[in-house]
Amino acid sequence: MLQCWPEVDSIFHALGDPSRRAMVERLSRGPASVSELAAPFSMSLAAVVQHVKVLEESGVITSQKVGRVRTCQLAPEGLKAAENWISERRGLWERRLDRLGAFLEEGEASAKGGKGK
Amino acid sequence: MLQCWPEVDSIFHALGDPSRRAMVERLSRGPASVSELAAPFSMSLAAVVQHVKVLEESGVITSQKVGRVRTCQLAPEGLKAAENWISERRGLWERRLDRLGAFLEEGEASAKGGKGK
DNA sequence: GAAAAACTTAAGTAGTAACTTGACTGTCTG
DNA sequence: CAGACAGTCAAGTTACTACTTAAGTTTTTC
Repeated sequence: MLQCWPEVDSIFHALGDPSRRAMVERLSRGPASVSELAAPFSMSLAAVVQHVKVLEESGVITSQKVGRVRTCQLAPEGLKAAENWISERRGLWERRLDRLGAFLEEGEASAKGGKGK
Repeated sequence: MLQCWPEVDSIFHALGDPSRRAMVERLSRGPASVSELAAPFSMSLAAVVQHVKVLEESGVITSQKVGRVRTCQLAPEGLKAAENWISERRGLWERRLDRLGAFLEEGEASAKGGKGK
């Protein structure tokens, strides 16, 4: 269950850019057209389209075009994959810390018991 | 509780690089020196040091130097911040989807009741 | 105390990624 | 159907980032 998500690479790359994260933020409040996504930015529409493409290819969003407007929305599974990657690494490490803590307490206890040194 | 984590930017930037994510992966299994982190890579030690610096400045890892060796370890709070950012956006969007689903079902029910059109 | 280990720092290079401009394609509106 | 709208495509430019090499520093080992 750990291991092998080929997508994770592209997802983290996608989320690595502040503009794209701002777009994700916007989309978390509801679907939006490309122009709507572009509105808060001072960059060209073409640049936004490129960001949208990166987000879509990584699986963080989906989009469909009806008429002349392309509507984007968040793809929860994409975000979930990144979230899982993080939480698994963090989990491994925190469990390790817990075991270490337990071990130290045990050691302390037996040191007391043995009246150490 | 939403809003304002100035660090989130640098954390996602740090996690955006595959080499750095591999280092996080390694560190999730336990602390390691810079040389140990470098071992799996074909890049120079200096390059690894730079990655370590990025990870540390973003708050994803901490490190301390004793003697001539610097030991690195994961900083769970850093990872947690990124994890929270993702899960909050995802949460917002999924709750939205749920409400929409409920609304559609309601609509369907009343359509049945009203013998629609 | 000389040599090696484990970084550290600085400067430079190469490749990539973000952004721009300009021309173009569909689609809607009056 | 003329014009505006919403987006797309293709180059080209700029800016950034990862990486290198080379010359330190500090600690450890023999």
